[in-house]
Amino acid sequence: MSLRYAILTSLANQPASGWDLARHFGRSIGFFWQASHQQIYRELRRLDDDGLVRTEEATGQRGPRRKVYHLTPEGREALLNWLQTPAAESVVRDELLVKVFGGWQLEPPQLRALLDQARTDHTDRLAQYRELDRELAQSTSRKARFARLTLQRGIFEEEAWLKWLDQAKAEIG
Amino acid sequence: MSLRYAILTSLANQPASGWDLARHFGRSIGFFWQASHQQIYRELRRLDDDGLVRTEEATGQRGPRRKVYHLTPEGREALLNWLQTPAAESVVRDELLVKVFGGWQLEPPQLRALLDQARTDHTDRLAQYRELDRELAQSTSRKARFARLTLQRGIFEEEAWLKWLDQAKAEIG
DNA sequence: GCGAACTATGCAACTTGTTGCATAATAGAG
DNA sequence: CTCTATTATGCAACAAGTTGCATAGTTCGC
Repeated sequence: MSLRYAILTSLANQPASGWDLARHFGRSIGFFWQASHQQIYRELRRLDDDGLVRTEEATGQRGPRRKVYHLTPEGREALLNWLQTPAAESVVRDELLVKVFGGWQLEPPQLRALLDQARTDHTDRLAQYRELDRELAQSTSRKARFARLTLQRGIFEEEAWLKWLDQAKAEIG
Repeated sequence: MSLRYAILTSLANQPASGWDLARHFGRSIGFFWQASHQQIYRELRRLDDDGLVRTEEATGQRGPRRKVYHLTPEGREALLNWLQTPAAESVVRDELLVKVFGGWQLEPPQLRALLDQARTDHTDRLAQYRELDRELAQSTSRKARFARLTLQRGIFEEEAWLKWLDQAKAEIG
């Protein structure tokens, strides 16, 4: 059910179309709750059915017609209720670690290739987080402070990955 | 498709029944690839259909009949092929971070409750990882070395969480 | 011998997430 | 004027994951 609330959270920040949300899920909120545009459009329809959002045809834009969604009072209330309930422990599903767990069956060069690839991925992500953090640092709004707090978590996460990858590489020689 | 290979990885360590695997997915390999017993039984049937595992009725045990699965040569080959392909970047879906992202709508005490809950969860997990690491430290086998390497990742992960949670709590006052 | 706890396997229904494709309006390059 | 890229919404089919329940043998205490 969390996709529903991730969307409501994003719409509480500002009203948006499905397209906008899909882009948003590729950048900010999407760093810790990923969703494809198909998932988003489907969920938006359900949210509309349930009366938690309403839509208006956007006027005076270029490009095809777009539907801009915004929270209804019921939507805002549902979001606030959800925000106050304890968060479920996150489910980890990490392919690399399964491979390392089975790594006793591989030769060192094959292992190194796995770790090097991961190192590139995590270095890129870290750079992306830091870049976005610099942008957000411009703003002093309350919203931006909380966005930066979640970004900081992403930064710690990637730093921890790099630390482990270096140790793992040292250990397998 | 990774559940399939997580199961094969576990069976490469040692043959096991669905029940054994379900327990295993609650402890070691399950720390980074979670699966319920229903998922496991369903996937085992498919693996059998595809000829990657075979089963024998276990003899001379207590409890109801159990089917013990082991890799076929095809299964071992499929696993080795998979191990050598680059790992997909893991998908993050973390409820707590969505809530913190929307945290500008909450009062400090509500935020603190969220973070405190998470702190308890992560402290517990860290203790669990460390405990299991001490157990594994007894063994010097190649398999155990790789298992410990993945555990080390879990330990770094939880340490990073605690570091962030402390910083976040300090920041929201 | 009875009931509770534990071991063990599995079905059915549902929700969530993925993949591939279809459609259409507009802007800009050539 | 046509072709391509971009914006924008959506369907259909499928795969993966969750929830709730059913079944049954074994062990152990009473």
